[in-house]
Amino acid sequence: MEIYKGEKKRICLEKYSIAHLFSFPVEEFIEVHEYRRDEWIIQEGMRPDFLFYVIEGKAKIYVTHQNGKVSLINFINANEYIGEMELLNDVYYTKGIQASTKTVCFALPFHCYRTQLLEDAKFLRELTRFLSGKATFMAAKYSQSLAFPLENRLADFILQTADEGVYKEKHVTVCDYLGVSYRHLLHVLTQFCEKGYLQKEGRNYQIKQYGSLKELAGVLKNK
Amino acid sequence: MEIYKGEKKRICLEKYSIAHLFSFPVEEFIEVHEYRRDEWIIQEGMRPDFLFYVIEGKAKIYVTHQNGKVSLINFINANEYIGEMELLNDVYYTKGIQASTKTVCFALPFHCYRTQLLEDAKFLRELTRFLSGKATFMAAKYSQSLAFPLENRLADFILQTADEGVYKEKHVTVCDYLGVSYRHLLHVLTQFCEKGYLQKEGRNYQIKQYGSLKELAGVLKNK
DNA sequence: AAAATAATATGAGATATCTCATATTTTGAG
DNA sequence: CTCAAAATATGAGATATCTCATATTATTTT
Repeated sequence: MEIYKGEKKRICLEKYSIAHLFSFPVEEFIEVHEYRRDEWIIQEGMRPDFLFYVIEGKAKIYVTHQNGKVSLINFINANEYIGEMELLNDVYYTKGIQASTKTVCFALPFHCYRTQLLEDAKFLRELTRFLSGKATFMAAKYSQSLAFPLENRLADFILQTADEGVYKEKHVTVCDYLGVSYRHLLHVLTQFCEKGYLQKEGRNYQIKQYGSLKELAGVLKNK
Repeated sequence: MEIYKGEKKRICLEKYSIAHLFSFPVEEFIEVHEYRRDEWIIQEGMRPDFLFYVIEGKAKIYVTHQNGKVSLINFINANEYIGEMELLNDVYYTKGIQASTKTVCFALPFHCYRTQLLEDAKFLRELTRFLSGKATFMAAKYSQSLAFPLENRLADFILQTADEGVYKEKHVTVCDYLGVSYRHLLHVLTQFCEKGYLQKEGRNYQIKQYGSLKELAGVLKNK
Protein backbone atom coordinates (compact mmCIF):
# COMPACT_ATOMS: atom_id res chain seq x y z
CA MET A 1 0.00 0.00 0.00
CA GLU A 2 1.25 3.42 -0.91
CA ILE A 3 0.11 6.69 0.64
CA TYR A 4 0.26 9.59 -1.75
CA LYS A 5 2.04 12.70 -0.49
CA GLY A 6 2.78 16.19 -1.72
CA GLU A 7 2.27 16.89 -5.39
CA LYS A 8 0.93 13.42 -6.22
CA LYS A 9 -1.71 13.74 -3.53
CA ARG A 10 -2.65 17.27 -4.56
CA ILE A 11 -3.18 16.31 -8.17
CA CYS A 12 -5.30 13.37 -7.20
CA LEU A 13 -7.50 15.40 -4.88
CA GLU A 14 -7.99 17.88 -7.64
CA LYS A 15 -8.74 15.37 -10.35
CA TYR A 16 -11.29 13.43 -8.32
CA SER A 17 -12.86 16.11 -6.22
CA ILE A 18 -15.41 14.73 -3.79
CA ALA A 19 -16.34 18.05 -2.25
CA HIS A 20 -19.86 17.67 -3.65
CA LEU A 21 -20.46 14.64 -1.44
CA PHE A 22 -20.17 16.56 1.81
CA SER A 23 -21.40 19.84 3.13
CA PHE A 24 -18.20 20.49 5.03
CA PRO A 25 -14.55 20.42 3.95
CA VAL A 26 -12.92 17.02 4.22
CA GLU A 27 -9.63 17.81 2.54
CA GLU A 28 -7.64 18.53 5.62
CA PHE A 29 -7.21 15.05 7.08
CA ILE A 30 -7.95 13.00 4.01
CA GLU A 31 -5.36 10.47 2.86
CA VAL A 32 -4.94 8.95 -0.56
CA HIS A 33 -4.13 5.24 -0.56
CA GLU A 34 -3.10 3.10 -3.46
CA TYR A 35 -3.37 -0.69 -3.22
CA ARG A 36 -1.77 -3.17 -5.59
CA ARG A 37 -3.74 -5.96 -7.20
CA ASP A 38 -4.58 -8.70 -4.66
CA GLU A 39 -3.57 -6.53 -1.73
CA TRP A 40 -5.95 -6.48 1.22
CA ILE A 41 -7.51 -3.08 1.84
CA ILE A 42 -9.22 -4.38 4.96
CA GLN A 43 -8.40 -7.63 6.71
CA GLU A 44 -11.35 -9.82 7.55
CA GLY A 45 -12.31 -9.45 11.19
CA MET A 46 -10.23 -6.30 11.75
CA ARG A 47 -11.98 -2.97 12.16
CA PRO A 48 -10.68 -0.33 9.76
CA ASP A 49 -9.80 3.18 10.88
CA PHE A 50 -10.98 4.88 7.72
CA LEU A 51 -14.01 5.42 5.63
CA PHE A 52 -12.79 4.76 2.10
CA TYR A 53 -14.15 6.18 -1.11
CA VAL A 54 -12.90 4.34 -4.19
CA ILE A 55 -11.82 6.60 -7.01
CA GLU A 56 -10.00 4.16 -9.27
CA GLY A 57 -9.97 0.40 -9.55
CA LYS A 58 -12.08 -2.45 -8.34
CA ALA A 59 -12.20 -4.53 -5.18
CA LYS A 60 -13.89 -7.63 -3.79
CA ILE A 61 -15.70 -8.26 -0.52
CA TYR A 62 -14.91 -11.67 0.94
CA VAL A 63 -16.13 -13.61 3.91
CA THR A 64 -14.73 -16.89 5.17
CA HIS A 65 -17.08 -19.40 6.73
CA GLN A 66 -16.32 -21.80 9.51
CA ASN A 67 -16.42 -24.73 7.13
CA GLY A 68 -13.62 -23.18 5.13
CA LYS A 69 -15.78 -22.06 2.22
CA VAL A 70 -15.12 -18.58 0.99
CA SER A 71 -17.82 -16.32 -0.43
CA LEU A 72 -17.12 -13.43 -2.72
CA ILE A 73 -20.05 -11.36 -1.58
CA ASN A 74 -19.78 -8.57 -4.07
CA PHE A 75 -17.55 -6.29 -6.09
CA ILE A 76 -16.83 -2.67 -5.23
CA ASN A 77 -16.23 -0.19 -8.01
CA ALA A 78 -15.15 3.41 -8.36
CA ASN A 79 -17.38 5.92 -6.56
CA GLU A 80 -18.41 3.48 -3.90
CA TYR A 81 -17.72 3.38 -0.19
CA ILE A 82 -15.75 0.89 1.87
CA GLY A 83 -15.92 0.83 5.64
CA GLU A 84 -19.31 2.50 5.84
CA MET A 85 -20.65 -0.42 7.88
CA GLU A 86 -18.04 0.16 10.54
CA LEU A 87 -18.70 3.88 10.49
CA LEU A 88 -22.36 3.26 11.26
CA ASN A 89 -22.26 0.21 13.50
CA ASP A 90 -20.21 -0.34 16.59
CA VAL A 91 -20.85 -4.04 16.41
CA TYR A 92 -20.10 -5.48 13.02
CA TYR A 93 -18.17 -8.42 11.69
CA THR A 94 -15.75 -6.83 9.23
CA LYS A 95 -15.51 -8.51 5.86
CA GLY A 96 -12.23 -8.75 3.99
CA ILE A 97 -11.75 -6.30 1.14
CA GLN A 98 -9.25 -7.18 -1.54
CA ALA A 99 -8.17 -5.06 -4.47
CA SER A 100 -8.77 -6.95 -7.70
CA THR A 101 -6.94 -4.33 -9.77
CA LYS A 102 -4.75 -1.46 -8.71
CA THR A 103 -7.11 0.55 -6.55
CA VAL A 104 -6.90 4.14 -5.37
CA CYS A 105 -9.11 5.38 -2.54
CA PHE A 106 -9.60 8.45 -0.47
CA ALA A 107 -9.37 7.51 3.18
CA LEU A 108 -11.18 9.59 5.79
CA PRO A 109 -10.02 8.87 9.34
CA PHE A 110 -13.00 7.91 11.48
CA HIS A 111 -11.71 9.75 14.50
CA CYS A 112 -11.57 13.04 12.64
CA TYR A 113 -14.82 12.86 10.76
CA ARG A 114 -17.18 10.39 12.35
CA THR A 115 -19.31 12.88 14.25
CA GLN A 116 -19.51 15.37 11.43
CA LEU A 117 -20.34 12.73 8.85
CA LEU A 118 -23.20 11.37 10.88
CA GLU A 119 -24.75 14.82 11.01
CA ASP A 120 -24.25 15.74 7.39
CA ALA A 121 -27.49 15.33 5.45
CA LYS A 122 -25.78 15.56 2.09
CA PHE A 123 -23.40 12.74 2.93
CA LEU A 124 -26.07 10.66 4.60
CA ARG A 125 -28.46 11.03 1.69
CA GLU A 126 -25.93 9.64 -0.74
CA LEU A 127 -24.88 6.92 1.63
CA THR A 128 -28.50 5.98 2.10
CA ARG A 129 -28.91 5.59 -1.65
CA PHE A 130 -25.76 3.55 -1.83
CA LEU A 131 -26.90 1.26 0.98
CA SER A 132 -30.39 0.87 -0.39
CA GLY A 133 -28.82 -0.27 -3.64
CA LYS A 134 -26.58 -2.66 -1.81
CA ALA A 135 -29.45 -4.13 0.20
CA THR A 136 -31.60 -4.48 -2.89
CA PHE A 137 -28.80 -6.09 -4.82
CA MET A 138 -28.03 -8.60 -2.10
CA ALA A 139 -31.71 -9.44 -1.70
CA ALA A 140 -31.93 -10.07 -5.42
CA LYS A 141 -28.83 -12.23 -5.46
CA TYR A 142 -30.07 -14.14 -2.46
CA SER A 143 -33.47 -14.96 -3.81
CA GLN A 144 -32.12 -15.74 -7.26
CA SER A 145 -29.52 -18.09 -5.90
CA LEU A 146 -32.23 -20.11 -4.25
CA ALA A 147 -34.73 -19.96 -7.06
CA PHE A 148 -32.53 -20.73 -10.06
CA PRO A 149 -29.83 -23.23 -10.95
CA LEU A 150 -26.33 -22.20 -11.88
CA GLU A 151 -27.17 -22.32 -15.56
CA ASN A 152 -29.26 -19.17 -15.30
CA ARG A 153 -27.02 -17.26 -12.94
CA LEU A 154 -23.92 -18.09 -14.92
CA ALA A 155 -25.50 -16.95 -18.18
CA ASP A 156 -26.28 -13.64 -16.53
CA PHE A 157 -22.77 -13.34 -15.16
CA ILE A 158 -21.18 -14.13 -18.51
CA LEU A 159 -23.22 -11.48 -20.26
CA GLN A 160 -22.34 -8.93 -17.60
CA THR A 161 -18.62 -9.55 -17.60
CA ALA A 162 -17.87 -10.48 -21.19
CA ASP A 163 -15.59 -8.08 -22.97
CA GLU A 164 -16.20 -7.73 -26.69
CA GLY A 165 -17.95 -11.05 -26.84
CA VAL A 166 -15.27 -12.89 -24.90
CA TYR A 167 -15.72 -14.27 -21.40
CA LYS A 168 -12.45 -14.57 -19.54
CA GLU A 169 -13.05 -14.54 -15.81
CA LYS A 170 -10.99 -16.72 -13.50
CA HIS A 171 -12.90 -19.85 -12.63
CA VAL A 172 -11.82 -19.73 -9.02
CA THR A 173 -13.20 -16.23 -8.52
CA VAL A 174 -16.45 -17.09 -10.21
CA CYS A 175 -16.93 -20.14 -7.99
CA ASP A 176 -16.67 -17.97 -4.91
CA TYR A 177 -18.97 -15.39 -6.40
CA LEU A 178 -21.68 -17.71 -7.61
CA GLY A 179 -21.23 -20.01 -4.66
CA VAL A 180 -20.70 -23.26 -6.51
CA SER A 181 -17.91 -25.77 -6.65
CA TYR A 182 -15.16 -25.53 -9.21
CA ARG A 183 -16.19 -28.87 -10.60
CA HIS A 184 -19.75 -27.82 -11.17
CA LEU A 185 -18.86 -24.51 -12.76
CA LEU A 186 -16.66 -26.30 -15.29
CA HIS A 187 -19.41 -28.78 -15.92
CA VAL A 188 -21.96 -26.12 -16.79
CA LEU A 189 -19.45 -24.22 -18.92
CA THR A 190 -18.81 -27.42 -20.85
CA GLN A 191 -22.55 -27.81 -21.38
CA PHE A 192 -22.73 -24.28 -22.74
CA CYS A 193 -20.03 -25.21 -25.22
CA GLU A 194 -21.74 -28.45 -26.20
CA LYS A 195 -24.95 -26.56 -26.80
CA GLY A 196 -23.05 -24.06 -28.92
CA TYR A 197 -23.68 -21.03 -26.71
CA LEU A 198 -19.96 -20.62 -26.12
CA GLN A 199 -16.83 -21.71 -27.88
CA LYS A 200 -13.69 -22.35 -25.95
CA GLU A 201 -10.58 -20.56 -27.12
CA GLY A 202 -7.55 -21.39 -25.02
CA ARG A 203 -8.69 -20.35 -21.60
CA ASN A 204 -11.29 -17.92 -22.77
CA TYR A 205 -14.79 -18.47 -24.06
CA GLN A 206 -16.20 -16.77 -27.13
CA ILE A 207 -19.92 -16.07 -27.00
CA LYS A 208 -21.61 -17.69 -29.98
CA GLN A 209 -25.29 -17.43 -29.16
CA TYR A 210 -26.19 -14.27 -27.32
CA GLY A 211 -29.85 -15.05 -27.71
CA SER A 212 -29.69 -18.31 -25.80
CA LEU A 213 -27.70 -16.79 -22.98
CA LYS A 214 -30.02 -13.82 -22.77
CA GLU A 215 -32.94 -16.14 -22.51
CA LEU A 216 -31.35 -18.04 -19.66
CA ALA A 217 -30.38 -14.84 -17.88
CA GLY A 218 -33.71 -13.18 -18.58
CA VAL A 219 -35.72 -15.38 -16.29
CA LEU A 220 -33.82 -13.99 -13.30
CA LYS A 221 -35.27 -10.53 -13.73
CA ASN A 222 -38.66 -9.50 -12.57
CA LYS A 223 -40.04 -7.32 -15.26
CA MET B 1 -57.20 -2.08 5.78
CA GLU B 2 -58.51 0.38 8.30
CA ILE B 3 -57.43 4.00 8.62
CA TYR B 4 -57.61 5.27 12.16
CA LYS B 5 -59.45 8.54 12.65
CA GLY B 6 -60.24 10.90 15.49
CA GLU B 7 -59.72 9.63 18.97
CA LYS B 8 -58.32 6.26 17.94
CA LYS B 9 -55.71 7.97 15.80
CA ARG B 10 -54.81 10.47 18.48
CA ILE B 11 -54.26 7.81 21.11
CA CYS B 12 -52.08 5.83 18.75
CA LEU B 13 -49.94 8.79 17.82
CA GLU B 14 -49.47 9.54 21.47
CA LYS B 15 -48.67 6.01 22.52
CA TYR B 16 -46.10 5.42 19.81
CA SER B 17 -44.59 8.82 19.36
CA ILE B 18 -42.03 8.92 16.58
CA ALA B 19 -41.17 12.58 16.95
CA HIS B 20 -37.63 11.60 17.98
CA LEU B 21 -37.00 10.14 14.53
CA PHE B 22 -37.33 13.43 12.71
CA SER B 23 -36.14 16.96 13.23
CA PHE B 24 -39.38 18.42 11.93
CA PRO B 25 -43.02 17.75 12.82
CA VAL B 26 -44.60 14.92 10.85
CA GLU B 27 -47.88 14.68 12.68
CA GLU B 28 -49.90 16.85 10.38
CA PHE B 29 -50.28 14.58 7.38
CA ILE B 30 -49.50 11.28 8.96
CA GLU B 31 -52.02 8.48 8.67
CA VAL B 32 -52.39 5.41 10.83
CA HIS B 33 -53.15 2.21 8.94
CA GLU B 34 -54.11 -1.13 10.35
CA TYR B 35 -53.79 -4.26 8.21
CA ARG B 36 -55.31 -7.62 8.99
CA ARG B 37 -53.30 -10.80 8.96
CA ASP B 38 -52.44 -11.87 5.38
CA GLU B 39 -53.50 -8.52 3.95
CA TRP B 40 -51.14 -6.91 1.45
CA ILE B 41 -49.65 -3.65 2.64
CA ILE B 42 -47.94 -3.15 -0.70
CA GLN B 43 -48.71 -5.08 -3.86
CA GLU B 44 -45.72 -6.49 -5.68
CA GLY B 45 -44.80 -4.30 -8.62
CA MET B 46 -46.94 -1.33 -7.51
CA ARG B 47 -45.23 1.77 -6.15
CA PRO B 48 -46.58 2.79 -2.76
CA ASP B 49 -47.53 6.37 -1.94
CA PHE B 50 -46.35 6.24 1.63
CA LEU B 51 -43.32 5.69 3.73
CA PHE B 52 -44.50 3.31 6.44
CA TYR B 53 -43.15 2.91 9.92
CA VAL B 54 -44.36 -0.24 11.64
CA ILE B 55 -45.46 0.23 15.22
CA GLU B 56 -47.20 -3.06 15.91
CA GLY B 57 -47.16 -6.43 14.24
CA LYS B 58 -45.02 -8.23 11.73
CA ALA B 59 -44.88 -8.40 7.96
CA LYS B 60 -43.17 -10.32 5.21
CA ILE B 61 -41.37 -9.18 2.07
CA TYR B 62 -42.11 -11.38 -0.93
CA VAL B 63 -40.87 -11.50 -4.47
CA THR B 64 -42.23 -13.71 -7.22
CA HIS B 65 -39.83 -15.05 -9.84
CA GLN B 66 -40.57 -15.70 -13.45
CA ASN B 67 -40.43 -19.43 -12.89
CA GLY B 68 -43.24 -19.16 -10.39
CA LYS B 69 -41.09 -19.66 -7.33
CA VAL B 70 -41.78 -17.30 -4.49
CA SER B 71 -39.11 -16.03 -2.10
CA LEU B 72 -39.86 -14.71 1.34
CA ILE B 73 -36.95 -12.31 1.41
CA ASN B 74 -37.25 -11.16 4.97
CA PHE B 75 -39.50 -10.28 7.87
CA ILE B 76 -40.29 -6.76 8.97
CA ASN B 77 -40.92 -6.04 12.63
CA ALA B 78 -42.07 -3.14 14.75
CA ASN B 79 -39.89 -0.03 14.51
CA GLU B 80 -38.83 -0.75 10.95
CA TYR B 81 -39.54 1.04 7.72
CA ILE B 82 -41.48 -0.08 4.68
CA GLY B 83 -41.35 1.79 1.39
CA GLU B 84 -37.97 3.37 2.07
CA MET B 85 -36.60 1.91 -1.16
CA GLU B 86 -39.22 3.73 -3.15
CA LEU B 87 -38.61 6.92 -1.21
CA LEU B 88 -34.95 6.83 -2.18
CA ASN B 89 -35.01 5.35 -5.65
CA ASP B 90 -37.05 6.42 -8.59
CA VAL B 91 -36.36 3.15 -10.32
CA TYR B 92 -37.07 0.17 -8.16
CA TYR B 93 -38.95 -3.06 -8.51
CA THR B 94 -41.39 -2.98 -5.61
CA LYS B 95 -41.60 -6.16 -3.55
CA GLY B 96 -44.87 -7.35 -2.08
CA ILE B 97 -45.35 -6.71 1.62
CA GLN B 98 -47.83 -8.87 3.47
CA ALA B 99 -48.92 -8.56 7.08
CA SER B 100 -48.26 -11.82 8.90
CA THR B 101 -50.10 -10.66 11.99
CA LYS B 102 -52.37 -7.70 12.55
CA THR B 103 -50.06 -4.81 11.72
CA VAL B 104 -50.33 -1.14 12.53
CA CYS B 105 -48.16 1.42 10.73
CA PHE B 106 -47.73 5.12 10.52
CA ALA B 107 -47.98 6.17 6.89
CA LEU B 108 -46.22 9.32 5.72
CA PRO B 109 -47.38 10.47 2.29
CA PHE B 110 -44.40 10.79 -0.04
CA HIS B 111 -45.74 13.89 -1.71
CA CYS B 112 -45.92 15.79 1.57
CA TYR B 113 -42.65 14.72 3.11
CA ARG B 114 -40.26 13.42 0.49
CA THR B 115 -38.18 16.59 0.14
CA GLN B 116 -38.02 17.29 3.82
CA LEU B 117 -37.13 13.72 4.70
CA LEU B 118 -34.25 13.64 2.28
CA GLU B 119 -32.79 16.70 3.93
CA ASP B 120 -33.26 15.63 7.51
CA ALA B 121 -29.99 14.35 8.98
CA LYS B 122 -31.70 12.80 11.99
CA PHE B 123 -34.04 10.77 9.83
CA LEU B 124 -31.33 9.89 7.34
CA ARG B 125 -28.95 8.73 10.04
CA GLU B 126 -31.43 6.28 11.43
CA LEU B 127 -32.46 5.13 7.99
CA THR B 128 -28.83 4.60 7.12
CA ARG B 129 -28.37 2.38 10.15
CA PHE B 130 -31.49 0.47 9.25
CA LEU B 131 -30.33 -0.03 5.68
CA SER B 132 -26.84 -1.03 6.67
CA GLY B 133 -28.35 -3.69 8.89
CA LYS B 134 -30.57 -4.84 6.08
CA ALA B 135 -27.69 -5.03 3.61
CA THR B 136 -25.52 -6.89 6.09
CA PHE B 137 -28.28 -9.30 6.92
CA MET B 138 -29.01 -10.08 3.30
CA ALA B 139 -25.33 -10.56 2.55
CA ALA B 140 -25.07 -12.99 5.43
CA LYS B 141 -28.14 -14.90 4.36
CA TYR B 142 -26.89 -15.02 0.82
CA SER B 143 -23.47 -16.35 1.57
CA GLN B 144 -24.79 -18.79 4.13
CA SER B 145 -27.38 -20.15 1.76
CA LEU B 146 -24.63 -21.03 -0.68
CA ALA B 147 -22.13 -22.30 1.82
CA PHE B 148 -24.30 -24.51 4.01
CA PRO B 149 -26.96 -27.16 3.50
CA LEU B 150 -30.47 -26.77 4.83
CA GLU B 151 -29.62 -28.74 7.94
CA ASN B 152 -27.57 -25.87 9.32
CA ARG B 153 -29.84 -23.05 8.26
CA LEU B 154 -32.92 -24.82 9.53
CA ALA B 155 -31.34 -25.46 12.93
CA ASP B 156 -30.61 -21.77 13.18
CA PHE B 157 -34.13 -20.85 12.15
CA ILE B 158 -35.69 -23.25 14.63
CA LEU B 159 -33.67 -21.82 17.49
CA GLN B 160 -34.59 -18.29 16.48
CA THR B 161 -38.31 -18.86 16.15
CA ALA B 162 -39.02 -21.50 18.78
CA ASP B 163 -41.33 -20.35 21.52
CA GLU B 164 -40.69 -21.94 24.92
CA GLY B 165 -38.90 -24.85 23.36
CA VAL B 166 -41.57 -25.49 20.76
CA TYR B 167 -41.13 -24.91 17.03
CA LYS B 168 -44.40 -24.28 15.26
CA GLU B 169 -43.82 -22.34 12.06
CA LYS B 170 -45.86 -23.06 8.97
CA HIS B 171 -43.91 -25.30 6.65
CA VAL B 172 -45.02 -23.40 3.59
CA THR B 173 -43.69 -20.11 4.91
CA VAL B 174 -40.42 -21.66 5.96
CA CYS B 175 -39.90 -23.15 2.50
CA ASP B 176 -40.22 -19.74 0.93
CA TYR B 177 -37.95 -18.23 3.53
CA LEU B 178 -35.19 -20.80 3.41
CA GLY B 179 -35.64 -21.30 -0.30
CA VAL B 180 -36.11 -25.04 -0.37
CA SER B 181 -38.88 -27.32 -1.52
CA TYR B 182 -41.60 -28.45 0.81
CA ARG B 183 -40.52 -32.01 0.32
CA HIS B 184 -36.99 -31.35 1.34
CA LEU B 185 -37.90 -29.33 4.40
CA LEU B 186 -40.06 -32.17 5.68
CA HIS B 187 -37.28 -34.58 4.96
CA VAL B 188 -34.76 -32.69 7.07
CA LEU B 189 -37.29 -32.18 9.86
CA THR B 190 -37.87 -35.92 9.91
CA GLN B 191 -34.13 -36.47 10.17
CA PHE B 192 -33.98 -34.12 13.13
CA CYS B 193 -36.67 -36.20 14.80
CA GLU B 194 -34.93 -39.47 14.00
CA LYS B 195 -31.74 -38.13 15.50
CA GLY B 196 -33.65 -37.05 18.58
CA TYR B 197 -33.07 -33.31 18.21
CA LEU B 198 -36.79 -32.71 17.90
CA GLN B 199 -39.90 -34.58 18.84
CA LYS B 200 -43.04 -34.18 16.87
CA GLU B 201 -46.18 -33.28 18.77
CA GLY B 202 -49.19 -32.95 16.54
CA ARG B 203 -48.07 -30.32 14.12
CA ASN B 204 -45.49 -28.78 16.36
CA TYR B 205 -42.01 -29.88 17.21
CA GLN B 206 -40.59 -29.94 20.72
CA ILE B 207 -36.88 -29.24 20.96
CA LYS B 208 -35.16 -32.14 22.70
CA GLN B 209 -31.49 -31.45 22.15
CA TYR B 210 -30.64 -27.77 22.17
CA GLY B 211 -26.97 -28.60 22.11
CA SER B 212 -27.10 -30.44 18.81
CA LEU B 213 -29.13 -27.73 17.15
CA LYS B 214 -26.84 -25.03 18.46
CA GLU B 215 -23.89 -26.87 17.08
CA LEU B 216 -25.47 -27.09 13.65
CA ALA B 217 -26.49 -23.43 13.75
CA GLY B 218 -23.20 -22.32 15.19
CA VAL B 219 -21.15 -23.02 12.11
CA LEU B 220 -23.09 -20.34 10.24
CA LYS B 221 -21.69 -17.56 12.38
CA ASN B 222 -18.32 -16.01 11.90
CA LYS B 223 -16.99 -15.42 15.35
C1' DA C 1 16.17 -22.48 -14.74
C1' DA C 2 14.23 -25.04 -11.08
C1' DA C 3 10.95 -25.37 -7.74
C1' DA C 4 6.78 -24.08 -5.69
C1' DT C 5 2.24 -22.43 -6.14
C1' DA C 6 -1.98 -21.36 -8.46
C1' DA C 7 -5.13 -22.32 -12.08
C1' DT C 8 -7.15 -25.41 -15.26
C1' DA C 9 -9.06 -29.91 -16.36
C1' DT C 10 -11.60 -34.36 -16.00
C1' DG C 11 -13.61 -38.71 -13.94
C1' DA C 12 -16.57 -41.03 -10.70
C1' DG C 13 -19.31 -41.67 -6.93
C1' DA C 14 -21.96 -39.36 -3.13
C1' DT C 15 -25.42 -36.21 -1.39
C1' DA C 16 -28.60 -32.38 -1.26
C1' DT C 17 -32.39 -30.93 -3.21
C1' DC C 18 -36.22 -30.94 -6.69
C1' DT C 19 -40.34 -32.52 -9.16
C1' DC C 20 -44.35 -34.89 -9.47
C1' DA C 21 -47.93 -37.82 -7.87
C1' DT C 22 -51.13 -38.69 -4.47
C1' DA C 23 -53.54 -38.99 0.21
C1' DT C 24 -55.07 -37.08 4.48
C1' DT C 25 -56.13 -33.47 7.56
C1' DT C 26 -57.17 -28.81 8.84
C1' DT C 27 -59.07 -24.34 8.07
C1' DG C 28 -61.95 -20.69 6.20
C1' DA C 29 -66.08 -19.12 3.67
C1' DG C 30 -70.75 -19.38 2.85
C1' DC D 1 -72.53 -27.80 8.64
C1' DT D 2 -70.48 -28.38 4.11
C1' DC D 3 -67.37 -27.73 0.58
C1' DA D 4 -63.32 -25.84 -1.29
C1' DA D 5 -58.94 -24.40 -0.42
C1' DA D 6 -54.83 -24.66 2.20
C1' DA D 7 -51.63 -27.21 4.80
C1' DT D 8 -49.61 -31.49 6.02
C1' DA D 9 -47.64 -35.93 4.74
C1' DT D 10 -45.08 -39.55 2.21
C1' DG D 11 -43.03 -42.21 -1.79
C1' DA D 12 -40.06 -42.54 -5.74
C1' DG D 13 -37.29 -41.13 -9.30
C1' DA D 14 -34.67 -37.22 -11.40
C1' DT D 15 -31.22 -33.62 -11.32
C1' DA D 16 -28.14 -30.15 -9.48
C1' DT D 17 -24.39 -29.84 -7.03
C1' DC D 18 -20.53 -31.54 -4.04
C1' DT D 19 -16.38 -34.12 -2.68
C1' DC D 20 -12.34 -36.26 -3.60
C1' DA D 21 -8.73 -37.94 -6.41
C1' DT D 22 -5.54 -37.01 -9.80
C1' DA D 23 -3.14 -34.66 -14.07
C1' DT D 24 -1.69 -31.01 -16.67
C1' DT D 25 -0.45 -26.45 -17.51
C1' DA D 26 0.56 -21.53 -16.15
C1' DT D 27 2.51 -18.31 -13.15
C1' DT D 28 5.33 -16.77 -9.50
C1' DT D 29 9.19 -17.16 -6.48
C1' DT D 30 13.76 -18.45 -5.39
